[in-house]
Amino acid sequence: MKRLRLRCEISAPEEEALRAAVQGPFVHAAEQVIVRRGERLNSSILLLDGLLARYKDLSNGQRQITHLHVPGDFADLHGYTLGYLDHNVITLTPCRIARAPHAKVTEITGRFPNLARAFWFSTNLDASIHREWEVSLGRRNAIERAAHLLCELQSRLLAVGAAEGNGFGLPITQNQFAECLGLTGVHVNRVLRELREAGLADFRSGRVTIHDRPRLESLAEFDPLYLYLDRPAN
Amino acid sequence: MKRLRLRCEISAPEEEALRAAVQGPFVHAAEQVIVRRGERLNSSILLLDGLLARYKDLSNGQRQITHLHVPGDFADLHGYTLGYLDHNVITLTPCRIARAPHAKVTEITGRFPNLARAFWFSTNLDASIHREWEVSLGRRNAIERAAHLLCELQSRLLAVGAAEGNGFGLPITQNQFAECLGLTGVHVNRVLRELREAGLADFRSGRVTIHDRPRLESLAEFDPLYLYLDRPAN
DNA sequence: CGGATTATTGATGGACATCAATTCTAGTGG
DNA sequence: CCACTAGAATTGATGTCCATCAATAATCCG
Repeated sequence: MKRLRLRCEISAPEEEALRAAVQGPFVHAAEQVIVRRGERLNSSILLLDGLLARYKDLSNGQRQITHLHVPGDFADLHGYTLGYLDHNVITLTPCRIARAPHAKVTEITGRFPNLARAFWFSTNLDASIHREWEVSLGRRNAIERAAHLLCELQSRLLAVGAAEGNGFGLPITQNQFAECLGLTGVHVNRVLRELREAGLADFRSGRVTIHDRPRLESLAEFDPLYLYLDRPAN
Repeated sequence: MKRLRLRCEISAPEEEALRAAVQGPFVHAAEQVIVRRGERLNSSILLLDGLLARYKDLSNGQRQITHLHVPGDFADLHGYTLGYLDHNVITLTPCRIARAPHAKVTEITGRFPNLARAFWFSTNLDASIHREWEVSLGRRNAIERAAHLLCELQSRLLAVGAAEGNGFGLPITQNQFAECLGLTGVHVNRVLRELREAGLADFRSGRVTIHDRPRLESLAEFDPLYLYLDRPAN
């Protein structure tokens, strides 16, 4: 909960209302589908700890992860207005979550318009990240995509206090990483080696170490504007 | 304005409030950047006629279009909570737009919570389309991407009454189409020829004709669920 | 009608996929 | 504590899809 506040300048009473509205925490093992495409939703998930992914499957067995969620994210708040999701949500690691029943969301956003704005902002931020991923998937080559995602994750994790020093935990497989990047695991492996050998970054056994952030950003053409870390209008 | 109502089940007084809130219409020529990345926003654009694109440029001159807007879309409503955009918005064709000052948005959403939900829904729908584009860009090959986008555009245009019969106007260049798909204009040209010769669809001189929608959908693995055309919870 | 943009087609090259081993690692049970 | 095993990572060889380069044809527009 602390993390949500950090991102969104919520007042004390607002935070209290939110805290009172959510249920949990609940824990889930890794690799559990916790929201299914098309299924009607009555509550939304606040990720407290761990990593979640939104993804879509194709008939040939390929998968595209469309978003990674870090602690503090409202993972499927968009389901509140959409009614159901167009994608699945899966735990990539063991996760601790809280649930906000939609009835409570209606209630507290009615009581605190500022909270409604913060929630809306949160879904708009997700969309902004989607757009940057579209740019990566459409126009960046493999090494640039990998570099860009590493930059993004470090920035987002630092913003919520879930990264320390020049590294962060990323306990996912290279295949899952590849599913974010629209690449194969094999090629991601080669590209990670390149990044390592160039002294830019090291992603190995569930942990990322950024050795040269400036050059990594430059390689990826990373510009954090799309993360709205300066706390926008509210 | 009629088109917004079609998508969102707004009541008569709500529609009236919205109509009273917006300024315009204004007209813009084609190829005009009408919202600039990073620039602080005081109003949001409702597209009445024409086509708008959200896009990002890369330093090597490449461009990725991240979203196409059709009439009835609120093109940069997300700027209301974000404060500024992470991308530019450009007119692809001559456009007629209305502008909703953010102060008015605040006012009418305060007065009509249902309208606030409808606005929030609208930005969440944009995000859903972003996700489907991520899937295309990450996992579909060139012909599938083209087929998918043609299916999407026909569905969206039909939904707002801007398509007739088995075709619709799409007065953009093959290069702009390619910028949506993460491809080059040259390759899009070849792929469009394939679609034409297979008797699936014809995109030629600013007009799309869908000859075999079922096979086009099947080729693209198009599933309209992500467009939320069934009018979701509100 | 002339100039520019757009579309079209061919030839070549490169980035990433695919296929296929092999090695490494972590978890399990004896 | 150590074989055993399954998944994950790594590396090599080959193939393919799309980019790039280049030229010509078509179309648009003042």
